Amino acid sequence: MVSGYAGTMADNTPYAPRRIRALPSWLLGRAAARGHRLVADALAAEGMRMMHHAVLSAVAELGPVSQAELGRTLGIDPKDMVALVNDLQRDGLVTRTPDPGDRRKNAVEISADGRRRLRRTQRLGDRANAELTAALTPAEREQLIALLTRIALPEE
Amino acid sequence: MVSGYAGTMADNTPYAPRRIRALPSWLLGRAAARGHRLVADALAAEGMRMMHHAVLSAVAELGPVSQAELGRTLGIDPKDMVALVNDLQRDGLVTRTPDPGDRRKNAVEISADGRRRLRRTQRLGDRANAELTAALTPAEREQLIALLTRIALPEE
DNA sequence: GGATGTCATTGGGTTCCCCAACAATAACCA
DNA sequence: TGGTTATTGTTGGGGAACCCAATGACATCC
Repeated sequence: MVSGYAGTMADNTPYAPRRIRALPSWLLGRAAARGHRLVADALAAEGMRMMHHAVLSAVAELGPVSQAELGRTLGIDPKDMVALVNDLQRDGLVTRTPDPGDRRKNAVEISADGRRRLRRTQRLGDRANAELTAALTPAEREQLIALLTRIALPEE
Repeated sequence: MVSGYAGTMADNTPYAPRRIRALPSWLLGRAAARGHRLVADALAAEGMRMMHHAVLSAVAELGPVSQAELGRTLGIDPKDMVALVNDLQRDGLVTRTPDPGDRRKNAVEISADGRRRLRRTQRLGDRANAELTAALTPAEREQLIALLTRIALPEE
């Protein structure tokens, strides 16, 4: 260890950029990245991505629903929604039929296979979230959820 | 409103996918996205992105530091770090000189212009974070920071 | 002094995000 | 009624953050 500057003393510096790490936006980004990694890795076992699972879950809850409505409730871009529903339809997890009442819309509905798949991906997602919040007590986890809910809404 | 399915009843449905929205990973993603949007929009006034500000702030705190060390403390990929330091150097905010003690390393150091820029971007970042957590009391904000800190760490 | 590791850099790749356009269709309203 | 306005699904282009692998120059370890 010849050089005199801090960069070579990685191991004993407590934790470097305090200013940045104290910002909620930074911490949120880091925590979200870890959560995404955990969930994505878990869902990869079923060949799905996080957004696939989110859409499938939303379709199950909303019943027959248009893609635009899905995009609105999940905050997904219409462009990406097309690809996601394409994937789910190709795998037989949802059906995409023309809405008889509004010929612009697709009525996206979950299939029997979709329900079976959803049960598994929900288990995987829940387990990943348990790991994500493993350092927290159940009460703290609820606290976190409550706080996040209040700052997550974009507007409205 | 002719169609009978839920997709056309966007306005009165309370809030759709409860199952998804209750997951910490989902809430974290949404909250992080909003935080990123707020900070990014604020920093755009100075022609900088969030990662530029993070690196600049870290360089200011760590003194002359190698890119690898910066990447480690901030969780930034070496590939992206090259581009970020390129940008900061091009704008005269940091200097990149060969480390005399270790010729593999670049000693990245903040410049006078960098310090001036950092003061402004810190103000902008703090203001964006205040807006992000505007719905929270100061105590709740501290609570959130504490909880996030405990789940944000990847491993180690 | 030879194996092993690190540093900066280049390259390739994915996911998610955002904006703009389009034709078809629906809703609005004068 | 008819003409404007809005919405829907789709295609297109592009950016930002992430991840993995490889390279040559250089340090470190044994």
